[in-house]
Amino acid sequence: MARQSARSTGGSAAGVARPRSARGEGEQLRREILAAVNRLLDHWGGIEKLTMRAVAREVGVAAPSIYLHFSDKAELVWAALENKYADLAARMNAADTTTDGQDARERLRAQVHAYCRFALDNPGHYRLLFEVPQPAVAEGRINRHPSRHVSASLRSALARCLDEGFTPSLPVEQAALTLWSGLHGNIAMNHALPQSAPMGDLILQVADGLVDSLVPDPPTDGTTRPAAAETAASRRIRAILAGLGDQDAREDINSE
Amino acid sequence: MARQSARSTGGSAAGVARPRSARGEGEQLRREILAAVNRLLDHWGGIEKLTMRAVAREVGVAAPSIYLHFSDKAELVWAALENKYADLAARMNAADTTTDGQDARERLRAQVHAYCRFALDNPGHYRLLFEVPQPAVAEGRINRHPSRHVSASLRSALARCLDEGFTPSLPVEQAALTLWSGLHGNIAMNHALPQSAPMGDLILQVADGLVDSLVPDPPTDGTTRPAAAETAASRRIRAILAGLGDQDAREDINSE
DNA sequence: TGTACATCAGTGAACGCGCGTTCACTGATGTAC
DNA sequence: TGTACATCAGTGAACGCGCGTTCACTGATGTAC
Repeated sequence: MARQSARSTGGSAAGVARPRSARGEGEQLRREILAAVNRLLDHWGGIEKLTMRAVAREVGVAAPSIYLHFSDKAELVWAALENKYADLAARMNAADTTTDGQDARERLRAQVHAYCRFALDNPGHYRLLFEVPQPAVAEGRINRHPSRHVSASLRSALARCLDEGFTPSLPVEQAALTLWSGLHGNIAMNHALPQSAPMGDLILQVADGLVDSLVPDPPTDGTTRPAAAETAASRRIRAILAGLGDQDAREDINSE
Repeated sequence: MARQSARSTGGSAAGVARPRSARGEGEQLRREILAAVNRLLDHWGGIEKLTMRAVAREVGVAAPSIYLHFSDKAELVWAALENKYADLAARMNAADTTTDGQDARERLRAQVHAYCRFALDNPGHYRLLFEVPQPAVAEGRINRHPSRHVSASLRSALARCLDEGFTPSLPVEQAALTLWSGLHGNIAMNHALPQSAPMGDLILQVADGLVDSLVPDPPTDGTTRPAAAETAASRRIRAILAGLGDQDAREDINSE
């Protein structure tokens, strides 16, 4: 008994056996691997279990097979996240288009809801995107991080409120950052704090309240409140928001 | 060459040698271990490096020596956090007492600043407290989690605003949760998002803006706005805030 | 005063585990002659 | 039509690492007789 080979790296040990793809169908495995990653991230605690071996097990394949399609773990995770990035951007965009013609604050609210729903629907991905420092993000892929979409989107929706006669209680950029981080905090706390009952759709109601605070009803007497004055803080925030995603973000902001 | 003993668990391998405590001074090591944990958590990324071996290295002692004073890792981490819990509560309490006699909104602001400063001063501890699920928290120590202090403190400061004629834009409980999660989101994003320049004290300014939005200036014409109406959401939030920390939290809330 | 013994504060080596990744391989399927 | 060969899709076993934790030990210091 020289060396025990108890647990093998091998394929269908705990998972279900998977038939080998036909010739020329090699890409099929790639899709299955990505699907497996998404499945593992469907639960909030999935991040801690997101290992190459677990992914392989979920697919029903040996761990080294993953390396036929992804050069390392970072590339795999990044590939899986990119789809979700697109999903988030698409949801916020759809919220904007389908509310065309409505009140600017309602349109802002629709974007906010889209953001929150995305977080609720994809807890694992959300955590990975916004709560765990991703090495891949630091390695020059910053300008594809979804944060730039979010900040640009909220910012322009708030600017529209200003255009339509609402008077946000803060300068637009500051309101955008405050709103975004408020949503994020709401979602993150719901994840992290010990509590018996999950908040569920209460998240949406809290988000609504935040929108109402940042974009209050106009006075009923027909007068208009002055717009919130620009401050040193709001200028710094504008720079930060523009800086998220470098030139890309700047373009996003300018093109809307 | 049967088995290489390259890296040992042993004491002063990479760290500085530490003289053995004198007889009867065994508790000295316990204090040094806790100090080492605090030192490791002084940096934001410290959580990932918080291992029993790293702590031992930091102290200058062999890893098994930790078990002379702590039964396992969870107990060690919990012991280190408890001091910080007390620190946070003390800071918020001090902010409240030293602003006695001031405007209710200023007193709220002081609490908010205390919270933010704590997070900025103790990034590793803050992350561990509020961003990483702690097994120890789940194991019946919930009622010592600092969240109950925070929610109770913000809630009563907001209630005082209402008493003094300010009209928060949301029901008090909802405003407290919105404020707290807003602060948390602000801090968490500052940690997680890729950005060249750290926000630093901008966090305090954003927090101020949030306070101003939730507790706006009274109308200048002397009239008073009606208080925000209670809603289903605010009732649910009150239940959640009271539930954080079980009976303890309820007492905290009642006693103020 | 000397010595056997108990206690204290710690250590070195190892256990078993899971991780990302590498490497030489296998066995089915197609293709060229 | 048969067969040597190339390609493809994947695998089993192992590497080296770091982790939390256990266990038998060591060596200095005090204490009882």
